[in-house]
Formats: sequence, structure tokens, C-alpha cells
Amino acid sequence: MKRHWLFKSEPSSYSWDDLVQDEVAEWDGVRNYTARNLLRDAIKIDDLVLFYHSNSKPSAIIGIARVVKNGYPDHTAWDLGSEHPDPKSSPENPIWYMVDITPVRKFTREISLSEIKAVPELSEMVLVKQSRLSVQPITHQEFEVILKLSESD
DNA sequence: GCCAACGTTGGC
DNA sequence: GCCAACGTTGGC
Repeated sequence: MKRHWLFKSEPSSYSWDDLVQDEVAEWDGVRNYTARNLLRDAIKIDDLVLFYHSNSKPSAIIGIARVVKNGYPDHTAWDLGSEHPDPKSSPENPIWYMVDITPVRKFTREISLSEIKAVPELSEMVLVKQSRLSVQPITHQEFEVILKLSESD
């Protein structure tokens, strides 16, 4: 059963254009246990991901990506030269996990956070309720509503 | 740049 | 195990 997710990224650190250029991205650096559990256990190949730019002007959903690799240990955690080292994690006992994603398509129209907040059907989104979670589930209904919005004028 | 919300750490 | 202190995220 295909599920839907929303991944947040600050465009100054990793943007939609970076993803397009890389073609496939390791979604590394997630250091939150709730998000880690989703990456490790729930997010599977072919699931679709809404790509969200946070700390942006405006913060908005930019497009859709697809999961191309199931959860596996985030090796940047034990690379002390990486941007998110965690000395407690090791290849023998990994703490943090990631998946790989690839871009599917950019929205013809970005969906900003303020627009999302204005739509009653989207009022229960994790993005609205618990904005800080960087990897979050999206219901099928929410996904459809957002897709329709992105295709409207 | 401010600050509210949230998660983590560590003393007790 | 509680909770105060602290650090981070991210909207505004």
C-alpha cells in the first residue's frame, strides 16, 4: 500500500534544484527519533514525498519526489567530518536512518504554508499541527487536495 | 532578529 | 522519574 509523506528541507542547505541535479539523494542528517522511526520502519520504495522548503520566502511545497531505497543506516552519523556527526552512532549500532529519494516533478504552482493553512481540509496536517517534525505522514486525502491545488490557478 | 514550540540533557 | 535549563527549528 503506497503511502505519502512530506519531507522538509531548508533550500539554503538542500533545495529542490539540488535534488534535480543530483537525481538521487540520500536523505541524511535527520536527528529526531520520531522522524527516524518513520525513515527506518514506515517509508518504503515507491512511496511519494511532498518536498517542502522551510525557512523560505514563502515556505512552500515545491514538488513531488519518490522513495527509491528503503530505510538504511545514516552513515554520516559516524563520519565526524559530516554536517551531523553523532559519536553515539556506529556501523555496529546505528542510531539514525535515511532513505533515498528521486524527483518526480515540480509543481506548476508552489503551495505555500499560508495557502495550506487557509484550506479547511488541510487543517489537520502535521505541518500545521506540529510544524517542526521534518519527516511527516500525509493522508491520501491531504495528498489529493494538495495535488489539485497545485494544478489550479 | 525574535520568540514560541518542542526535544534533549543532566542534576537531584 | 521529574523537571529546569538549554539548544534547535522554523514561522513571522
